[in-house]
Parts: sequence; C-alpha cells; structure tokens
Amino acid sequence: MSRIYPSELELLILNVLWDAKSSGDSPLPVRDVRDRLQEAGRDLAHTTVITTLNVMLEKKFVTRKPRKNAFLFAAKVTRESVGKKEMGKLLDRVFAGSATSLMQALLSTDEVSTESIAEMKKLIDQAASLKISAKREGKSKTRKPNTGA
Amino acid sequence: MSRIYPSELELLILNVLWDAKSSGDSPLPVRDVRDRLQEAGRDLAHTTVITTLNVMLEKKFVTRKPRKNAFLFAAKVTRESVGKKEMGKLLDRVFAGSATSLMQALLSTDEVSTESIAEMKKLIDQAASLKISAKREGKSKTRKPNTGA
DNA sequence: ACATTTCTTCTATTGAAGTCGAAGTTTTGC
DNA sequence: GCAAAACTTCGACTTCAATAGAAGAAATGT
Repeated sequence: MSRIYPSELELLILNVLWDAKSSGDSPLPVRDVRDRLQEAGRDLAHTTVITTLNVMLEKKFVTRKPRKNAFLFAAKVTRESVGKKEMGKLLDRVFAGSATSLMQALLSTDEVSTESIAEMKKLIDQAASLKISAKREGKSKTRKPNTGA
Repeated sequence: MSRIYPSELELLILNVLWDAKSSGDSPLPVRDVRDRLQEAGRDLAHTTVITTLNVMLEKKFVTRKPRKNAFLFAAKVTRESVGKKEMGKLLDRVFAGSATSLMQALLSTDEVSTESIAEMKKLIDQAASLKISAKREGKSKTRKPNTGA
C-alpha cells in the first residue's frame, strides 16, 4: 500500500521534477529525468529510473501521460506537502516534538546565511501576529468566523 | 561501514536512551529499553532489541558496559548532533538548501504552539545579533579583516 | 523497407532494516 | 546443589529500496 514518505531516490527524483516544473517544462520524459539525475551526481541505468518512476506512480507521488510510444512524468505531490510531512517526522522522531529544539538545530547548521536568518525572522513575526489575531477571533476549528458586523 | 544516519528503529531507541539520561538513569539494561519501547507503542522481542543495540554499537551510536552477566547501554551520540545532521539532510533533500522554505514548512505544521513561536522568535533574534557581531569582526574564512581604520 | 534506436515491461539480484527463535552461559532462589 | 530465570550470541527469514539486464514493441533514418 501507498507509503507516506518518499524514499531517498524517490526524493531525488521528486526534486528533479519540481525543479523542472518551476523552470517551465513540466511533464518530463524519462530520459530527461535520468540526465538530470546524472548531472546531480547520480548515474543510473535508464531502466532503473523507469522502475522507480513506476513505483512512485503506484504510490501516487507522480502522474504520467503517454506521448508517442513513451511516457511523460510529473510530480503529483508538492514540495510543500512533502516538506510538511517530513518536517513532522523529523520533529517527532528526533526532537520529541519540540519545535524550539528543532529551531536550534537549524540555526546551528552551517548552511544558514545571514540573509536567510533575516527572512526567517520575518516569517516568524508574521506567524506570531497571525496566531495572535486568530486568538483574538477565537480560532476554534468548528466555529465560523463572524466576519460582518 | 558506519552509516551516518540512524535508521528508524535506531532513532526510537536513541530517544529512549536520551530521555532516560535526562531523567537521571543513564546506562540502561536491555530490558528497560525494551519496556520503554513497549510503552511507546513498539512491542518487540527481547532479542530484537539486543540485536539492534549491537548493530548500533558497531555504528558507534551507543556504548555499553558489562554489569553482572548483562550489559548496560547508553547513547554515545547526542540528540543535538543527530538533530543537526538530520536537519542538514532534510534541508538538502527536500528544501533544496533553502532554510526559509524549511521554516515555512515548520510554521505550517500543526504541532507548533503560540508559545513555541515566541521562543523561536527569541532564538532567531539571538542568532541574528550573533551573526551581526560576527560580521562586524570580519569572520570571513578567506579574507583577513581590515580591523583598524 | 528494414536496420537501428528508443521506449517499455518483467524478472532478478543485492544489501539493509527489522524481527525473532534456538541454543548456550551465568545468576538466583530455594 | 540444582532447577528456573535472565542474558547473550548466532543464524535465519522477510520486506523493501535500489539497481539493471533481457526481451519485446514502436518510432526513425536513409
């Protein structure tokens, strides 16, 4: 049955598909996927890529449509949705649910620049004010907001 | 050879060992590890736990010392170090190195409360001022700072 | 037209993770 | 002192991710 989390190679392939999409060419032929994987340092046989894409198709991670005698593949799951799930996984399995511990780990990582810290600050402030206004409105899931007067 | 990232079950066991340590009882007998795993919802045979702990020993994730006819196990890697590595992995493999994307994913997670947002804000501000002071000192690896006027 | 190339599907192999029973050794409880 | 209980080591088995070759079908080039 459909696994929730993509495997390592599946994630690599998803990245290829996501990047391709944001560059404008979305359903990709297998050959292109393979080439881009190769450029990313992962040299696989053509059939390996097909096999994996087919597995991903069953798991509903990608879609495909026929073209000529071949297939074109595109990601069905978004980077955001996968990211959210993986984030939850990391939070649970390593940081025992503590978002602040996770935050510290993030800040201790080398690859966070000064600019990204500034951006993260923005995001946090934004989230904080959202939470506050939600609270002021009584943010329960079941209740419809009383928007008008 | 020694894998860098703990597997799923290994991570569970590390959590048991980490939690135990912060509760004051650190080298744990296998039986206790097993019991705590069970309480956490993972019901395994005693031998399964031993086998896994031995694998973790070879991977240098844990240490052990003899006591009577048995062994006591403790985590050798810290939650922080594992967290940092896992964070790097997530950053690379899902968010293409973008810390801000990761941040958004974190904030979109359900399990982040208002309080933890406040705490995260503190951490960010702190990190930001650290970065700034580092910059003022000229912390570049390649270039020598021209400190004087 | 037909040989070559380009695809796919199917089948098989390897290695890691997870799981546990059998068998052997030490400790413990009367 | 000896049976029962508690531990460990070893070996076996299952599943899944990763990898790719063989074989067959469709497109292409000249």
